[in-house]
Amino acid sequence: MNSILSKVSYFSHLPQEDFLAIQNNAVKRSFNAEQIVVMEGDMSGGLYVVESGWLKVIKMSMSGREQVLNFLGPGDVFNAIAVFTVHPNQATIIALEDSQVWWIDQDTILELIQTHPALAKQVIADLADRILHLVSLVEDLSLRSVESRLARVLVESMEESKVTRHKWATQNEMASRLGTVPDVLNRALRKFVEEGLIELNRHQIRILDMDALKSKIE
Amino acid sequence: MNSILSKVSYFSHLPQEDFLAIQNNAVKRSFNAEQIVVMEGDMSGGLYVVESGWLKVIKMSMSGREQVLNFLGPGDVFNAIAVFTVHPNQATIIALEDSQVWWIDQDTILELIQTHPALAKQVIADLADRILHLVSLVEDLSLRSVESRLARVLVESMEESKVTRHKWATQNEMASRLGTVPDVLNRALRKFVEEGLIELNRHQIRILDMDALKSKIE
DNA sequence: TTTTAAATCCGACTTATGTCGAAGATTTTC
DNA sequence: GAAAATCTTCGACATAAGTCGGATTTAAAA
Repeated sequence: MNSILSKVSYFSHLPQEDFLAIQNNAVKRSFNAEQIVVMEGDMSGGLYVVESGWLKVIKMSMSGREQVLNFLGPGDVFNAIAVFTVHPNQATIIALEDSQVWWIDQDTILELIQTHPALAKQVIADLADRILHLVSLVEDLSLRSVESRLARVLVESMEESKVTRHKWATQNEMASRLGTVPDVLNRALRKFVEEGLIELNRHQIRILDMDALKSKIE
Repeated sequence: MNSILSKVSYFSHLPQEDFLAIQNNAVKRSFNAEQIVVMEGDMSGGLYVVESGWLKVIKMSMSGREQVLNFLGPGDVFNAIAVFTVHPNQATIIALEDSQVWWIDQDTILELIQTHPALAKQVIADLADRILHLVSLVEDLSLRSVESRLARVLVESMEESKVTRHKWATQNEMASRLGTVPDVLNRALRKFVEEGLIELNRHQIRILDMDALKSKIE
């Protein structure tokens, strides 16, 4: 079996036999685009690892508006909260495109953690990273304007002076990652285009003036 | 030595000798009100435990506005991020009143984690709780109005139909916990008073109509 | 107590963000 | 390739939130 499991940092430090124990307990599940993988409020345990595809972790308001907490791609681990706390799931996870994930039994994980400090350390590192990400999300939402948030995300997700857009990366999805609404995001994008900072199409956003863009981050 | 250290969940599952190792390595430090304990950006390691007093964890914007991420009181642990990741501190921690904290050497902690799964489990549980807290903060900031956030905080921190205010709990501090500005918070408080939902003074907020208050949470 | 400082409150004004209806544009489906 | 669906864009408008100057009240210091 030549899956992504062996490459995930969570398991990369385990002795061969323990890794096999996980691999044997891991079940592959498939989800179609739009399908709900985990529902806020339910107690479904077990750890998930993304094999292929993309998913989003979201919070939904009464009025139907949503806030993306995270996007999950190949190799990413999720549902750790439900595994390591007694609380029910705090967020909903939805497939953005057809995706395959590994599901690993809760007891298997908890047992291995007891016996493998290296695994525990990985879990700790993963949770710490997640905290870092959430802190900067809070910072964005509370202390920065939409324009500033957009500039920051563009700068941070840029590679070779462009941001590649997945087919699911519509302005709708981008807006709910930034904590705003499509119309407002569009205005900000359009403004950057007019100012000559970026070039925009359905497949990518090309950064034309990096310095000016950085200066938009408050 | 009869400190709060022994009561902290982090250490409550350690064998006597290991707890003593921690206690011997722990250094007590005192801070005056307003003093900076940890500065965003620096790499100071080591784990802290609050012995007495209160502190706040904050993010600060360029324009000087601040967002409280958390308040820390006796028994609370902080600086875990700096200990368990390679990243510099992501937030600033300031004493709200004269406070005493224990400081435990980074190496001591990391060593014990390797050898004591119970401690690792506590750390994981603690980080998970912090994630939960941050997620609900994001939810608040992104999806709820100031009025709704205020209602939620009042309902959640209420005991025996009242919220007790520490001497440092000014409307200024409350505002930056809610991610707004004193004037706006004051308007919301005043509105609740007028509507007969609460009674407000410097030392406490008394809840007069719990149901109506809950219905303000969007 | 008197004095000073801090916290709270108030009304008027500005602005960023959100809302709505609808027209184009692009992509997907048949 | 035509039709349908989705995504993007636009202008006009509504509103929650932020800003500002200053008046009161309350707490702290002298």
